[in-house]
Amino acid sequence: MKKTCAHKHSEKKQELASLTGRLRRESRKITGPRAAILEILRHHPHPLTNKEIFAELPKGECDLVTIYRAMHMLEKLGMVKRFDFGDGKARFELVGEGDDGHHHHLICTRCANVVEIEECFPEEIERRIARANGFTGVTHRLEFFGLCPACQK
Amino acid sequence: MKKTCAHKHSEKKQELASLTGRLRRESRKITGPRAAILEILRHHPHPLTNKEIFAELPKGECDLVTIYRAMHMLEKLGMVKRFDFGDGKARFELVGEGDDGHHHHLICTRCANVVEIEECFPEEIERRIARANGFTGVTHRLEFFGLCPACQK
DNA sequence: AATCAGTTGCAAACGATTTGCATTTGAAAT
DNA sequence: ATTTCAAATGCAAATCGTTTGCAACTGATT
Repeated sequence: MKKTCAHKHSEKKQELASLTGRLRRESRKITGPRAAILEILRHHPHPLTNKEIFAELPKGECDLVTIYRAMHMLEKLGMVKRFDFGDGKARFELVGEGDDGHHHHLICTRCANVVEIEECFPEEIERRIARANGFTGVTHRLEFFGLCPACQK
Repeated sequence: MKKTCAHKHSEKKQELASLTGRLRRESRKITGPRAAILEILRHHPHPLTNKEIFAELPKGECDLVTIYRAMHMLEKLGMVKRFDFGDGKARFELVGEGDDGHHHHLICTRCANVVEIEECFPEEIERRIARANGFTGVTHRLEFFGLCPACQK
């Protein structure tokens, strides 16, 4: 869990004040549940499912439904990014201001261990694909799967 | 085994006999529902959801549940490949013998139009990612999204 | 034609997510 | 500090895709 990298994912711990400020600017209320949720996201380096967030919350702090609604709102405001690891559960990660949060993961298919990946699909190939098919505004969803070191024995 | 056409996705219409042969070899029964399902997949160039297959089937030909079970079985036999467009529904495409079916799609976010893509994530980058993190057996899930020509106006 | 594992239909169960609605609550206005 | 009201929450119930239990059925081999 120790990360000593100087990459863009290392400065993920945004100030809580910055987060609530973003909410306020959009005339969203800073409620107990929301503060608690942001606090949890702030301290997690990898995408979390709604249930995982719920589990981290002090019991009774808020309803699961409230988390679903909060994540929708945060996603619409661009404060969290939704990821799909293909297991039927949405996962969310906090996104820095100005950042669009676009990046990928390497997931262990045995233990679900997650690694954030710097690499991305080559832009010029994506452009070629878009042009070749007449599409505009093309992006991609990309995740890697494999066996992590600990699960290989 | 070699194809006359250079476009790999164009020779998707496998002989029904070849398909039933694969089933027989695995001591699976060729039933009415299965033949009908294969027949539908055979004539579709893009991944279909279970419901879409169900809808194409003559009414009462078979139960939705039977399709779910058939797709599981076909997937285990490697006869179909499962795709995930991120909308919470599994999609399946027939896979040619010997092929692993690995490829990607470009999907219109407005009309859901689908285009099969030849390009793939560069192998050497994937290898680098695997090595850098000590993972083995690394693959990826990759889909592109954008606005198709017809939806841009 | 008999046999039996593999299949199917139907109902019910499930897990993730969404929605309706009455109640509560931030935070702006007074 | 009190009022005020749109925004937010909790709880129950609904949806949606998918899975499972089980009794009845059927294709393929004997």
